[in-house]
Order: sequence, then structure tokens, then C-alpha cells
Amino acid sequence: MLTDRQLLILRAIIDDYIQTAQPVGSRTLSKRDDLTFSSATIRNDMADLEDMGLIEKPHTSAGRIPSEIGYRYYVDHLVEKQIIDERETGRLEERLKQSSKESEILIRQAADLLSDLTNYTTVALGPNSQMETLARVDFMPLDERRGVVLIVTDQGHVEHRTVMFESRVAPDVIEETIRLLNDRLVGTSIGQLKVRIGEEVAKLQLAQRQQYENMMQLIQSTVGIQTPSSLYLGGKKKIFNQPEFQTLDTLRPFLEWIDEQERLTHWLESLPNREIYVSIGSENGIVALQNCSVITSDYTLDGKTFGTIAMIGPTRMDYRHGVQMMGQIIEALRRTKLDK
Amino acid sequence: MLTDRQLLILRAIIDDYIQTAQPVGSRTLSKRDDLTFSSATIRNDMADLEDMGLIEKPHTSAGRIPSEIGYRYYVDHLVEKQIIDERETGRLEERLKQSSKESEILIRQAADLLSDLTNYTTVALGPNSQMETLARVDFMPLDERRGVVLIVTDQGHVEHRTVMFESRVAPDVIEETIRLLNDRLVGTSIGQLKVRIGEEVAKLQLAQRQQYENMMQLIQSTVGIQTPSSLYLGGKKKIFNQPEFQTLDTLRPFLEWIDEQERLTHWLESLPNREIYVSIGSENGIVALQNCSVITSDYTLDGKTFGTIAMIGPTRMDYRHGVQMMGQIIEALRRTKLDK
DNA sequence: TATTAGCACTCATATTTAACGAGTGCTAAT
DNA sequence: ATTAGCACTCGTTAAATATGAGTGCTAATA
Repeated sequence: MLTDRQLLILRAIIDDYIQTAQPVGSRTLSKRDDLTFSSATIRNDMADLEDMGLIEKPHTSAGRIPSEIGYRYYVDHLVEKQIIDERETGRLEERLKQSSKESEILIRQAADLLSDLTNYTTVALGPNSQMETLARVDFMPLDERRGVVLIVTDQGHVEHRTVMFESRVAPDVIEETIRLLNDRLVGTSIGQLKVRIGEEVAKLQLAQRQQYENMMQLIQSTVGIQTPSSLYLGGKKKIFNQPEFQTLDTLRPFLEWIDEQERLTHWLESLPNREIYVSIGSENGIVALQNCSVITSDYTLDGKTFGTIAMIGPTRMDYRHGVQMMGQIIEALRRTKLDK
Repeated sequence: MLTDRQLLILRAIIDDYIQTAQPVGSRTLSKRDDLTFSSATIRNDMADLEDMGLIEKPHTSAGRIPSEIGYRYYVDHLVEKQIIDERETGRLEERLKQSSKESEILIRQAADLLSDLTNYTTVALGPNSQMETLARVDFMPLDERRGVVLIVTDQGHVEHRTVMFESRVAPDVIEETIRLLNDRLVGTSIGQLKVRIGEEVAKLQLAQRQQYENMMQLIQSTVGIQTPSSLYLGGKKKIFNQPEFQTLDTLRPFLEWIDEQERLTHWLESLPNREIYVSIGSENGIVALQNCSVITSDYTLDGKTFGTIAMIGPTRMDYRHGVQMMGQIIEALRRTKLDK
């Protein structure tokens, strides 16, 4: 167990290191107003903290830096649970409102805002349309051989796909196909749509099948194309300002990783958390993010579960401020009304 | 005017430097099979070439490197006009075909292909929908207060926008509005659509105006949102392998610049060229691309003018190969048929 | 018993110095 | 006109040295 003084020292080391990115020495600490002990005393406590694995030294004659365990302790015990600052949240909400009431734009704006607030790179993932369900299918002919299939989801999202027929299709066949699809498929999740259409085709009577099979398979094939969840990166440049990313060895893996949209999306979708969660250094298990910490949270927009937002910075990130800002942003998003 | 030998030497210097990224010395050159002169002779010619501004030395005791003027001379006089290699073009065409027949995906694929072929970063810009013209407007109600506006262009592209009414609108008013818009606006370029709708509203009779103004203004406001031309970056990572981008000073401006999608789009759209064009070093006028050269070309897909594709590498890029590959790709694209 | 002053020791970093060698420009010989 | 020869330049590398921040330990102090 840690003594009060050790706690004070640990906290001071981390706070200082977060600010300066430099190993912290005992003399520097003893000069702080909140540490009234001599450097020798502090050295003794530091040795203990090091034995406990909370801090470490890069080399003999350097000061100490927090270890991952140290950061973990700091985040779990020394970062107060988020207190929503009403004034600040209101201001954020205001800024979000200004931009637009379209969800896509709102999310981008939120990511940018969070990045500006913290100076870290952010990633925002929109709703995964695979999870939404079909509210309605419709068809609009363009010319003899082409038309647009419209898919409307329960969340009010609309997708369109142009389809082309092999040969001319009678209007009433089209009409009937659409009626059929609406009758039987409303409520199906978008992700399952393809499979379900296949099932419906199988169920058709022989007579019907000749008529509708072609058309339905056509729709099936276009519907099957996954619409990837919308992903937005905020403040990618911010990484260039971080002292730990001033060499190619550290910068390159990060940039290469962050640019892989697909992998990024999967990663965000795989995160199990609902509320704000902090992953420190190697905890996240991603080699390219070894020296990074991530604050993630699911967010809701207009009351509905919507997506995931993440903040990525060096392990030496300002956890207190980061958690605070993340809380403010998701609260502001929660309060924001969408029109639809 | 250059003597034959000087020409030979200039070419050798540039070829060598392009490959090694190291200043080329007279002794190295004299050992080449195609240069039979002594190093002293070569030195004399090098001095002349330097006087003419075609090559320069980083410092006294280094070899020579090409100057921008040298590269320009090389590109203009020493890079043979592209000869389409039928076999190779066929192979590229094949690979393009495989991926998809959708233009969006084809363009991505082309950018990736070109990047893999050359090991440089590529940018492909899709068609600018602002230039296409309206072929048809349609409307599909979703519920009492919402509906989807469909916009079809002459090129067969479809866009949709969800609109929301302040209050319930009678179906026949909607129908009539759409008829009106179709009657009067078909053929208008998408970019002008917003202005043109405004003009039409102004022309309405007082009686009509009450009915349609709201609806038309609603459509106007949603139509006004610019759909940016689709932009695709291929092989962004490639830059990390270039020796001239191994320091943050050079890498950072490049990456920051390339990540600004909007600026990039404008830049590509502003390029006046139709056929393959090479811009060397500072010629492009972009500070962040001081040390880069760019090979750009407009391309056609399925015979129609479509967009612009660019290849960005260090000034010391393999112009011959780059121009060659660019030629192959745009030829392959030209031959690729789209279904629509 | 807990704290602090004092001091020898460690080790990354910065500075200096010297050696190296690739490449040049010039001159004189071919 | 070409080439061999040679003194000279200057960036790069390596070794030698100095600097100083910070530590751990011991002994003195409250």
C-alpha cells in the first residue's frame, strides 16, 4: 500500500512528466510547492515506487518516468470521475448545433472539436448500418433497362443503388416484386438482407419464380455490397507536435496504422465498452499503438445509440483532461437533437 | 548547345542519380560501359554542364546532382514519347476489369495499380459532378413530412437527399413541383442548379408561388450542398521508402499537404492539362511539394472524359518509367468499358 | 525513527579533435 | 583534344574528453 507521501510523489511525477515529456528528478520535485520534503526523502520514496513497478528510469542518471502500471494506477485512483461542467458542455452543444443537424456532419464536427480541445488525434465511427433494419424498399425506373433501388432504414437512413436489367422488365412485375419485398422483409437487419432475399426466392412458387427470381436476385446482389460505417479522423496532424513522435521509427507505424480505414473501423467496432474507457500503452494490444493510449467511448446522438469515438495520444497523455473532454463531448452529443 | 558527349554524360548523371539518390562523381561515370572517356574528360564536361545550370554540386567534394533545369532538359529531350506496350496495357486492362465495372471502384483500382507499378503516391480524381447536367429529378415520399429527392445526371449518376417539410404537403403539389422542375431544369449543370431553381421561383405567378415556393426552396437548399468530386489516394505509404523523405522536415509538409483533401481536389481541378504533363520540383508552385515532381494526366473512362490522375514522387523520380506507366494506365482506362 | 545533508558514482549528451576519403580543379604531359 | 597526376576541399566518421543531471548510500540531525 502506498503512503500519502508516495501517492503525492507519484502524482507529481506523472503530472510533471505529462507536461514536460522529460524524466523527473528528485530535486525538481522537491522544489514544487506541494512537495515540502527534501530531495533525499523523495529519492527514497521514488526507490520504493520503482520497486512497486509504478515508475522506472530510462537509465541510471536520468529522473523517473511513469511505467504503464503507474499510469494505470493514476487513471484508476488519481483521475476523479468526470464532473460535467454545465457551462462548458452547453458551449460545446452550441458549437455542434451551429454546424448542421445532419448526423454525418455532426459527427465530424464532434471529432474535430474533441481533437482541438485536447490536441490529440480522434476517430469517430458513425452508426453501423448493418445493425439497422429495413423500413422500406422502393424502386424508381430511370429508363427501360435501369432503375434505382431505394432502401430506407428504421433510423431514417436512405441508401440507393442503380441496377441494370438484362432485358426489359414489365412495370407490374417490378411493382409486385417490390410489394413482395416490403411485405416480407421489413424489420430485417440490413446485414442479413442478402441472406433473407435468398430465402424468399427459395420460397417462391414455381410460377412466380420465373417472373420474380431475376429481379430479386438483381436487387440481392446490389444490396449485398456493404456500406462501410462512416469513419472520420480528426486532427491527424496533431501527432506531429508530440515529442515522442519526432522520429520516423515511432511516427511511421502510427501513421500507417491510422491510415488503414478498414482495420481502424474493425478495431473500433470490436471495442466492447459502453462508457468511457482508457487503454494504456501496450494494453490495447496493437503493435503500432504500443506507445499510445486511447480513450474510447460509445456515444449517443439524440438519445439513440450511435457509434464510437476515440482519442489517441502518446502514453504520456493528459488523462485527466482527456477523460474530462471526452465526457463533455459525449454529453453534448447526447443532448443534441437531430431533425429527421 | 550541348555536344554529344555532354548529352551522354548528363543523361548518365541523371539516370545514375535517380537510381542511387547519391551525387555522382566523375570516376563513377568513367567506369560505366557507355562512357569510354577518362574521369578528367568527364570532369571538364561536368564543369561545362554546371556552367549551363544543368547540374550542381551539393558541396565542393561531392559529385554532381541534376538541377531542376537539368531534369527539365532530361524530361523534354531525353525521355522518349510514350510507346504503348500492347501486352502490358492489355494486362493492366485485365486487372482493372477484374475488380469491378463501377467507376468509383475502377478509379481506386487504377490509382492503386499505378502506385504499385511506380512506387510513388498517386491521386485520382473522379468526375466533377458539378459539370454534369440534370437528366431528371424525382421524389419519393417516406412519410407525411419527409421524402427523398433523387437527382439523376446525364452521365447516369444518381444522388439522393432526404428533405423534411415544415408541415404536411399535398401529394399533388409535390407532383406538380417535380413536373415543373423537370420541365424547366433538365440540361442544367449540377453546379448551377441552385441558382437556376432560384430563378424559376422568381418567375412563378403569384398564385403558384404560394404553393410551390416552399417546396422548391427546400429542394434548392438540399441540392446546393456540393458533392465533392470523389478523390482517392493510392499508396500513401510509399513516401516512407523514399530516401529524401527520411526526415521530419521533408516528410511532415508532404503528409500534411496530401491529407488536405479539399485543397488537393482544387489543385487537381485547377490543372489545365489534357495529356500527360510533368511538373518538376518548384515548378508546381506548392511549397510543400518543393522537392517533389508530379506527373498528371486527364483520363477518360469508356471514352468519356472523366477526371484527373496524378503521380507524386521526389524530384529525383524515375520520369521515364513514370511517364511510361502513366501512359499505360490512362490507355487501359480509356479502353475499359463501363456498364451503365 | 524519520528526515536530510553530503558525496562518490553513473551514464547520456555535447564538444573537440583527428583521421579519412570521395571528389574536384588545375597543370602539364601525351 | 584528351588524359594522368596531384594538391586541395569538405562532409563524414570515430575516438577522446568534458559536462552535468540524477542517483544510491552513509552519516548526521531532529
